[in-house]
Amino acid sequence: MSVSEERPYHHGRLREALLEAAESTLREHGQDQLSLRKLARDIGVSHAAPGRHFPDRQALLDALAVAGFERLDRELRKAVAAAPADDFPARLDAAVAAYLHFATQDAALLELMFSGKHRPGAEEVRAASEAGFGLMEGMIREGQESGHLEQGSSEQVGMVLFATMQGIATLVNGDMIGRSQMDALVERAVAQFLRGTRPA
Amino acid sequence: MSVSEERPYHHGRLREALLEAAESTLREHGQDQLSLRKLARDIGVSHAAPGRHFPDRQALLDALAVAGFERLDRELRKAVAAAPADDFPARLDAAVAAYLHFATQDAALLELMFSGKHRPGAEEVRAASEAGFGLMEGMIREGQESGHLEQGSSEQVGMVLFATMQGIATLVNGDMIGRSQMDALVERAVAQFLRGTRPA
DNA sequence: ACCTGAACACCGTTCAAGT
DNA sequence: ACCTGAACACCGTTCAAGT
Repeated sequence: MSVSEERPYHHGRLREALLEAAESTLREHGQDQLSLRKLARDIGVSHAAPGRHFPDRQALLDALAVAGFERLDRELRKAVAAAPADDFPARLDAAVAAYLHFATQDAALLELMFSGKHRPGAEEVRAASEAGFGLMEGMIREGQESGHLEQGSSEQVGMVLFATMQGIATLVNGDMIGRSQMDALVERAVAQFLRGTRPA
Repeated sequence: MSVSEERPYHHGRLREALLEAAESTLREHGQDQLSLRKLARDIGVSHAAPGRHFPDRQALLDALAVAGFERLDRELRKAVAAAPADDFPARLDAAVAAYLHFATQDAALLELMFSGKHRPGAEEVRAASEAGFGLMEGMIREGQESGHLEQGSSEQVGMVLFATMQGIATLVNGDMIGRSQMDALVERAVAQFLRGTRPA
């Protein structure tokens, strides 16, 4: 799948190329090091070319955040689907492990997704985030029906669970706890949500 | 306390002035809008003057993070000290409320404190953060002794509690939940930590 | 429809020189 | 000891003009 001999005037898939390059720059060097001019240079277009596809730098960052939420959603669904359908604790563990894997794999992306400093009309980002919350809420309802979780608003319980995992990821990403401590915290936190199905 | 007529060659307290100006710029306009050159302009020194006090931009951001941890520590201690000494749930509520007040008051500062993208030798930031964790752990031990909290590693329980609050703050700062929802989540989360002392 | 090249108004950082 | 002014190598963004 090699590119044509002399790069043509039109790139053809510049938008996708920008997103791919930006994603790996973000992961490897962080948001501060991500420059539209450098991306353009690496891809081989003029520095003004990105402007055709993203009105400004934040628009590209927003697009990365949206892509992040979509990938997170895919990974969560995949993990839960792979767990036994009749073992709620195992399903919860799978979801939690998948979330923490995602969240601690790419600290800069996680920050982009949740920091909330998006473009004024960033309804797309908010919308993309809701898919994941929906999945979480569905799982909570499942656990409530099987008697593994306390009753009450499944949305609230899901949010508290999510917040706990997000907070643990923040501690890891901020180098305040190590990965081994993370596992212990996650286990303790999940046990707190499950009622009487495990030793404290 | 007016400044002398014609600004003198030496500012006198430039380091402090930079930190003060940076703190309010951060709060009002965010990290991206914080520029050393603009701070220097506002204060009335040359654009190279900040370099004397902070080797680079990140050094100033690190100093802001350290100041943030110190203020957080003060506010937590003050809130806990004001709560009745013999009412653990009330003391826990006070600490939690104080933390969330701090964390949702200045989203940009919170991100600076916990994002962990500090200068390579940023031992100062890590050290400053430990004071708050120490206070949290002490409170947990208190609650375990009075029978309000589950037994086990007080450090771990404290970390999980802290992570939960941090996560809720992230949801608020990222505009994913509103302030009224926040209160409900906090109440539910705290109730989960307290054993049998409140209705679920 | 998509991209270029020049231009504008910014940055952070360095360093000789000034007080 | 502390600050200035010029210089360097970058940015993001805009816009006429090119293909």
